Amino acid sequence: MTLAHHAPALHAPDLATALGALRAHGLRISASRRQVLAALYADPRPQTAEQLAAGGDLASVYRNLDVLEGVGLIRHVHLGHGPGLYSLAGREDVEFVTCERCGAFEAVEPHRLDAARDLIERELGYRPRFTHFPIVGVCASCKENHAHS
Amino acid sequence: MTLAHHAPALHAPDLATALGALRAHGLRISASRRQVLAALYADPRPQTAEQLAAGGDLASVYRNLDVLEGVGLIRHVHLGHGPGLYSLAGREDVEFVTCERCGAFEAVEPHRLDAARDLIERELGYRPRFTHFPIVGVCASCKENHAHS
DNA sequence: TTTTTTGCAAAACCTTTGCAGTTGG
DNA sequence: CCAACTGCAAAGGTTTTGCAAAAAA
Repeated sequence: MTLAHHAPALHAPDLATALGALRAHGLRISASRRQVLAALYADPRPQTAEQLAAGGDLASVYRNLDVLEGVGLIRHVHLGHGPGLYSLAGREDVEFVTCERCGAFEAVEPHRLDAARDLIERELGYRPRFTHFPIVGVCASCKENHAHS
Repeated sequence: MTLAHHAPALHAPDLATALGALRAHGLRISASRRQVLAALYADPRPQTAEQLAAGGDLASVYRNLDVLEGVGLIRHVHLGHGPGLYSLAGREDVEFVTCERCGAFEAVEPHRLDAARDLIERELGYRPRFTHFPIVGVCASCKENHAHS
């Protein structure tokens, strides 16, 4: 059981380009696909399948999220025990950090983690990407709000 | 929705000590609890609730995993899309790294990540622990076996 | 027209909950 | 004895699948 289908990211700057990419892959442009992509372009925050469905059929949405992820246009992250969250693939894939106390999360530009990435790769032999599972830690405000547990 | 109940780890070196800790917390020692703890002491690898149930009732096992985690005797990690994996709480909680290509995973002694932890804390303000979600990356053998995706 | 995609319904999978009965202390 | 715990059965939340009908190209 590996983690991601791991298609290389395919960054499309706008909806029209994304739809073009779909066609280029021999895929069709259905209402459900257009809706999901439109919702993703309309709001950059990671969204659940249910949010992206916007009332439409969830099964189709899950199938399409799978297709879009296979093409590389989108990806998903698990920030906690809830449903997965989907977002557009960027030119460079954004990474995530979340607080184990309060649940807050932030997107992080990859370059900010490059030094840590190198350190970890040297120590463990694994080159890490915090795109599918976030870095989990204690945020600054939770650290001060109560010093322990 | 936060991540862990986050009881401080309560390291018990052997089964008898763990059972004593339960009693000390006013909790009873039932067959299900004894079975779960025995299985955890018998095999250090993170195990699913189903494995720990060993044919017994799963609902009781999940309830007991919750209790044991609340006391701090055990904890769980999510290595991928499958069920959570439970293991004994160590004196220092082991962290995890997993390969996004082949699914392999390894336990990592926390001190090996301290330098990276400090770097990340300085950069992001979050002090990370890779105990609940692993570090996800590409392992050495997958890196060489085929150079890209 | 033909192949892809959909919508619905149902199932699969992991986990939680309600409740009457059992049991540990 | 009696509160804590169990086993069963049922439900909850997320994701997947089967299939006949609809629609994209």
